[in-house]
Amino acid sequence: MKKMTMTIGKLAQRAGVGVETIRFYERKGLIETPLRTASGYRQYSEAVVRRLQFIRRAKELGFTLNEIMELLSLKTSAGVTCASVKQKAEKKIADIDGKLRSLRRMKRALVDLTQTCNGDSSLDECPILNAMDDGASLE
Amino acid sequence: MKKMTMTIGKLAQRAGVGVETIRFYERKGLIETPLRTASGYRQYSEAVVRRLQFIRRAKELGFTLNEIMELLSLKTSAGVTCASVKQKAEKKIADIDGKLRSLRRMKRALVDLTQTCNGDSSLDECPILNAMDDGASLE
DNA sequence: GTTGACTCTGTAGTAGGGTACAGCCTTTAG
DNA sequence: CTAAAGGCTGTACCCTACTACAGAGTCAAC
Repeated sequence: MKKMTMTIGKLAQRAGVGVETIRFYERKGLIETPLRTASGYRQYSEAVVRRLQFIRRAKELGFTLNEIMELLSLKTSAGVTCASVKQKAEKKIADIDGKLRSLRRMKRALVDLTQTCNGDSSLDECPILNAMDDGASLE
Repeated sequence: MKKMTMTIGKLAQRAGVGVETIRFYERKGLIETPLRTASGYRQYSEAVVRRLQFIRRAKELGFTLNEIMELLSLKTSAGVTCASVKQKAEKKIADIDGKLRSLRRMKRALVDLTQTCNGDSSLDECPILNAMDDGASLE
């Protein structure tokens, strides 16, 4: 029966997020509205620490808050299998692949430009600026 | 002496951007404030078409509008060499490398998770949700 | 000379993910 | 008992890069 509760400040500290962030997540529906003390202070259990850590890790994996909300709602829906979670993760992998492709394309173009630039030219002859002035589009 | 001018709509069409975007760029200082007709219409020269295309290409290379503003101000600063442009491009390449590393890390973690998931488990045993619940941080 | 397409200014909204007060109330330490 | 630290609500603001009006004036075609 050690059902200890903590205030929002302690929760913030335990979960490694800011106090305002917790209230923001509550408004967004990412964490349930907590019980209050007689004076109106929010009371949190250990479970909320874990939920905030879940949110943090999912963010590190590249999920947006909306996507995290979907993952959380899956957890509490009856009759949903692990497959729907896997499907979301796979979609996320595809998103990441898209971003990777785009960044690699940018990098290749920039590397090409810096390699043709000796750094000594006057600005008029700067191959980087000239390429952006009239070079072909990346598309 | 064929110094033709065009209205903002024509410029938008020529440069492949929206009319509102041009006014937005003007407020931001990315393009100079244009001359006006007697009735207050903005008048643009060909040079502005090229400047807008420069902005578009620099955006494709991953520069933000603030960074583009710096590039443009370099162009008009006296005594600045091509080296400072090259330096900015190299910094941008380093930024991109950072993003690539982070995305690859995310992807690796997600791929690992989806591979340990058969898709048939009940949600309680879902390896993806469990990993986010109590798995190690990505850091 | 009227219609319709443009243009003008200024303000507000979008998404995403928070952060920062102001002005008040409660709790805790000394 | 008092003062500091922490909590409450509500609203406004940050960034990025636009986009979308409203309401008014202007230009070109027929």
